[in-house]
Amino acid sequence: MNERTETNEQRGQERRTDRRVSRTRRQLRDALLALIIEHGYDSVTIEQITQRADLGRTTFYLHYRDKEELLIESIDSIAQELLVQVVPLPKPGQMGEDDAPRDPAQAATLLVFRHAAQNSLLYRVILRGEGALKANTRFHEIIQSSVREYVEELNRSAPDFQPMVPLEVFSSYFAAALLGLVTWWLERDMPYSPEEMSEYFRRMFFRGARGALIPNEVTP
Amino acid sequence: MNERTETNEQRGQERRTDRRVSRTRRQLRDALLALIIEHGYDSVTIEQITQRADLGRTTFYLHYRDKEELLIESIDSIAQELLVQVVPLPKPGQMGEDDAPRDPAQAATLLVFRHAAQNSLLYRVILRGEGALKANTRFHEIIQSSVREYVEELNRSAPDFQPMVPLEVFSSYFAAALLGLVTWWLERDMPYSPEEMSEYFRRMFFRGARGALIPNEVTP
DNA sequence: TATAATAATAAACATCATGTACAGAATTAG
DNA sequence: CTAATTCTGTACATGATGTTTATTATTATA
Repeated sequence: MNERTETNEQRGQERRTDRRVSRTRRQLRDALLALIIEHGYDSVTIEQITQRADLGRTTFYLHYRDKEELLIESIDSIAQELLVQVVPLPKPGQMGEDDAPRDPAQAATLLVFRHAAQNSLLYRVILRGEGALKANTRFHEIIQSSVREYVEELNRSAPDFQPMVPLEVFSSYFAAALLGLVTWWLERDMPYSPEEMSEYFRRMFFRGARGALIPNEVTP
Repeated sequence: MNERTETNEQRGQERRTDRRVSRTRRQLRDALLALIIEHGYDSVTIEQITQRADLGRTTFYLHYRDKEELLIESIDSIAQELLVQVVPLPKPGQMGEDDAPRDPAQAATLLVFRHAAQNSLLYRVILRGEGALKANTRFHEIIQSSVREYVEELNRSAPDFQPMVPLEVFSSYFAAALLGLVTWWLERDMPYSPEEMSEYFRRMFFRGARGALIPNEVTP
């Protein structure tokens, strides 16, 4: 039959081969992120974006329906940047049994704090700024699903073990706690190093409030 | 110059005695909250607000500079409603030593889940919706400062005790974890009761990840 | 209750960002 | 090379914002 539908039928996917398109979209993303840092998300106007990107205003609407659609794509590009660092981490090991610093979960939180520090200006505006809706949700989802996979991996190695908290609740709690702590930390101009923050997080999350507040608890 | 558009609130101290003023402001608040539930925050227009409140559009600007100023006041009125329930709770007792269900901290989180359930429609839109910026920040502040006072009270009864995590970090962590869990819970249409959620939160927060996932941990 | 002060109102107005339409210029892919 | 596409500028309609002004309505209080 038609084995040569390649040229026209795959346009939906291959449309972005056109250099102009990918270049334009990248310019728009960069312009938006830069403007968000400078003026915050809400006050940024489409004209400013296209002006910064050195493009005509009409061109914007050839690619995105509105400012928010561009924001989502931009956030995803940042989140993806973080995710590719986290994913290659080693598999579970044995979380819960011990909280050794080599725990991959611990390493992952450190990566999060570091990535936030590297992009602190953007993170700040994005996490508590006007675009917070999309950014928080997106990051939350990413972190949550990572934790979910992580714990499910744990479950496979101990099949008949029954968590005392629903997995969804657990992973959502983790994501919210971590993201919230990152946000607070950035707003205070990062008063501690990523390593310290990661360590504090470990104490609170893995050992709980008792472990975090009381120094001399008897470790079982 | 334009720092204070001088709405007529900062003049005398008791200038709000005029019935017309308090009535108008209350009408505007109610209208906004209702419209937020119906259409979300962003799309609500000043004209809709005043129309719903049965007021002239110009009247709005006699009281608030813009939609956001009204939003903040409205959120505060909700947060205040929650706070007055939390404050009269008994003093510390001994948190950390035991996690008995009568712990006032535990009781407070239960109140939060209950209040969220009672105002679930509003909470949903406000916490993850477009107005999330202000709402989250405000609630976060309130919860955080409550925890802070609580722990400082603890400190007074054991003066030479040195927490292993800075108090600010600890209280911020608590606020973020609780708020995040509430948000997740509302978005999922409250799949568990407030009592269950409060209990899950207790396990994760007080006992930590090990206590939350592993059932048979040896309790010291 | 009378009256001065204050608040609410409608109408008109200027401003600004948005989103769309269109026709021509520029660039790209094949 | 050339046909397809992408980009561009201009123009226009729309809708919300925030202000101004003159007038009416309500309130506090003496």
